Amino acid sequence: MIHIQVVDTSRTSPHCAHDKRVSCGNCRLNTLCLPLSLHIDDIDRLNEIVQRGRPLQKGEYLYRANDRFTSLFAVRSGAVKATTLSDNGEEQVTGFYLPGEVVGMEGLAEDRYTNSVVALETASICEIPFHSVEELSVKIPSLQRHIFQLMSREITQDQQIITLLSKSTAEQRIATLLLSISTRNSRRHLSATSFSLPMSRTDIGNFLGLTIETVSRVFTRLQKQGILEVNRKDIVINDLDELRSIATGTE
Amino acid sequence: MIHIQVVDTSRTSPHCAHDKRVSCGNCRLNTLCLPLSLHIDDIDRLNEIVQRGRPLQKGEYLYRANDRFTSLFAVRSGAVKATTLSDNGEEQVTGFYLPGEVVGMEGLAEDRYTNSVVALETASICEIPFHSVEELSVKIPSLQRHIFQLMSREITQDQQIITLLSKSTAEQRIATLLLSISTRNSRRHLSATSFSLPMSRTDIGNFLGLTIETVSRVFTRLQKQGILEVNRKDIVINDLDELRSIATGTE
DNA sequence: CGATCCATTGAAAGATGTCAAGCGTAGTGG
DNA sequence: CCACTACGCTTGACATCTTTCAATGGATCG
Repeated sequence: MIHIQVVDTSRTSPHCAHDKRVSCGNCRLNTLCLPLSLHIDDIDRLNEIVQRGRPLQKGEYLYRANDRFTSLFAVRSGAVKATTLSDNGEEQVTGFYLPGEVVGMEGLAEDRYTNSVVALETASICEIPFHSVEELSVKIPSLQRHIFQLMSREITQDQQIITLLSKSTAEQRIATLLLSISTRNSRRHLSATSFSLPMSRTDIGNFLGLTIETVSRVFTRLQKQGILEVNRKDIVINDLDELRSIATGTE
Repeated sequence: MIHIQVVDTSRTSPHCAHDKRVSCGNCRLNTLCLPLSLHIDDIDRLNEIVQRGRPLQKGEYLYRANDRFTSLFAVRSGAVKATTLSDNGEEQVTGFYLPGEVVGMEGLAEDRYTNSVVALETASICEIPFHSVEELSVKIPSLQRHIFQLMSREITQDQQIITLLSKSTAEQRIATLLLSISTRNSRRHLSATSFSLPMSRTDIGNFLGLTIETVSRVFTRLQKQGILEVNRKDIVINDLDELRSIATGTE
């Protein structure tokens, strides 16, 4: 949906995607944040409402549960995880967010965030104040629709996770997560078969409703079958098709 | 968020909540559909865009997965369930919707519904075409915010379900579901401790990621502990506090 | 080099699933 | 009106998967 850039006026060369001065208009990720195309002037207007992005170090919080809701955040580089507290006070990872993806939408309902979002590695973030989105949405109907769609997509994704947790074995869950990361990488024109996991085994287990021991054992098993190569956080998928059939349970 | 009434001009007495001619303005459920209050004229405008509601019989579909997205639907009476297909083709119940609650928001993302929604018992539904919502949202900023909040609420609820499925035992899941229904009933000024479940054991198990045998055993166990009385679909909660501590795992 | 954190591995226990049988209620047809 | 059937629900015995507990290995950092 909205992709907001960190704008640093102290630098030059505005057309390099890595440059902090890059605008939403020439950001490499804008097809992800803005799945439907806006007019050039609308993108410029978006640019204007973007607040200064702040690079987060690993472990730093973007926001915490119960903080007042102010903004949506687009991940520009790095990765973050969202967590919420369960009834008994345990932490539950509700999602991992990679470059081009947007967090914070859960905060609207009660005007406070229900999740905490923390950097899994150094991450630069584009922040867009929601009141600006609301104002701009009234002027740009297609932007309003983008926001609706962005939230709707979050709903469908959460429902897919519900299905995953409700129906699947440990192997299916992990295969599905790996495929999800693989797909999201290839959308960003990165390798679909070779990548580094930004999250720990603990995070994976927490997210997938498994213990870290089970996560570890599944990785080992998939490696012994020759489907994966696992070296700490580095993953190489040797047999994408086989991983898919494990994920769907079609064996 | 939006509560839309079935309008039947052939009848009279517009102020009775059971009457089909009742308007959004005097519907008993409007504090649920419209969590924030709109101005009187805005509510009238809402009324105008509402399309004729259709009463569904048990087993009838409101819409099916892959149908083109057109509308949001508010449940006025009865109950429906939403289901989606998992990767391997199995059905997954993603939610139960009671009077005052809204379904269909997941359809926006891809302009097609990803869920199917079917009546669990005779249900009357208020339908609001989404293009009308979009147009009206531009004129009524608070309506735009209502829709955003409604979708955000669906996100937080789905994330709570994720937490439930990821972390909880069979007893916790069922206790939580019962408490959820209890709470939603009391919001509608119905009994929080004595009600009839609209869904089958199969649906409960499917939703909670359990087999029907496990669901049945948990009901039996809770009954033997004196916390519940279970008679097919009829539930009486004898010890709400104890049920709460089971749900949270605080025992 | 030692301490610490994260990950892996093994053995045993526990929870839920599977398979199978039986029960009750509701609906159907004689 | 009764018997029969079908369906949903319950219950038991056993199998399976994941967790729990415990120990070890390896990498990173001071």
